[in-house]
Amino acid sequence: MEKQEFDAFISKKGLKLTRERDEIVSEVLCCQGHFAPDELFVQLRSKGSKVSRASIYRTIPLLVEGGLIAEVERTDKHAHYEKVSKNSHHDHMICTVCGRVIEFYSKPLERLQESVCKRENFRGVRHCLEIMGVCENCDG
Amino acid sequence: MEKQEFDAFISKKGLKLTRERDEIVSEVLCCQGHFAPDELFVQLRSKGSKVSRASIYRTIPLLVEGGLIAEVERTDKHAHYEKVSKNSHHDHMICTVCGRVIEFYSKPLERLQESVCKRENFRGVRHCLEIMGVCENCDG
DNA sequence: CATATAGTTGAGACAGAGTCTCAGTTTCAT
DNA sequence: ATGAAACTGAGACTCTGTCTCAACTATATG
Repeated sequence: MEKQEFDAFISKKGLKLTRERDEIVSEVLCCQGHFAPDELFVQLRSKGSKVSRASIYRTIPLLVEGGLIAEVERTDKHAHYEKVSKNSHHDHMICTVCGRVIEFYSKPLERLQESVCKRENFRGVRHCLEIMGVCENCDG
Repeated sequence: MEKQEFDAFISKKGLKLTRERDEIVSEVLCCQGHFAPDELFVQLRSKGSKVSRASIYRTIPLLVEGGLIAEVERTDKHAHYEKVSKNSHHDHMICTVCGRVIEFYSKPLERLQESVCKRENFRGVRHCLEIMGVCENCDG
């Protein structure tokens, strides 16, 4: 079903329907849950596809643009550090224009998160909240 | 001040106080804000230090363990994706035991974030909240 | 149907972040 | 002073992702 929509999207953009794109879209549509590009690559290869990693990486932005998948921002690797100070825990607002990092802390926000965890019977240990946007200096 | 504490920590662990660790600690203590390991490397080198990237990476966990710095989880690269569904925006709880990803959405939480942004004159565009912990299946 | 052409492909080089090994060096307890 | 244990830098390696390039293919047109 959704596959037709993607094909239409591809055609409308003046792009071509290739076997590789076909295989990638089918795989994405049939599998559940989150996935990383390389997992998709390994899965397709294990099913006999000859698709290349380059094509996976080239197709993913099309899938996002076409609305079939969304990027999930995950806090993986690429570590950053900061000096430990008195006010230990805080979250961040990050200005996408100038890169400024604003640290903030909100007790109500923390409490609300705890109650959401309780609702899901999840024992939260730590969290990471990042709000991306534009800071007052850059928001002319 | 804090440097002495780190030296004591190192000694107590039966590790050795080397020039390299010294240079790294001093640099971390004197510079402000967030930093990535490689930035630290470049900074030290630019000051004439002969320290290697390997030593930076080896020392950082000690600084974290010693409580001088903390890891700031940043949503950088290493993309993950998910199929788009009806209920578009949601945040995640991630079980650190089994890896399960629980999607959740809380209107009050979203609203509270908006008001925090307003307080900082920050125009939030999108955010990413991840709560790490243990899910009910794994929390025996 | 032939064909031109613009888009697409895989291989592999490259880049950045991080890990690991190893031989040589340094710290520090004795 | 000395020797064992810890530490070091260089560089190989891995993993994720990007880019180039020559060969290939989908598709619109004649």
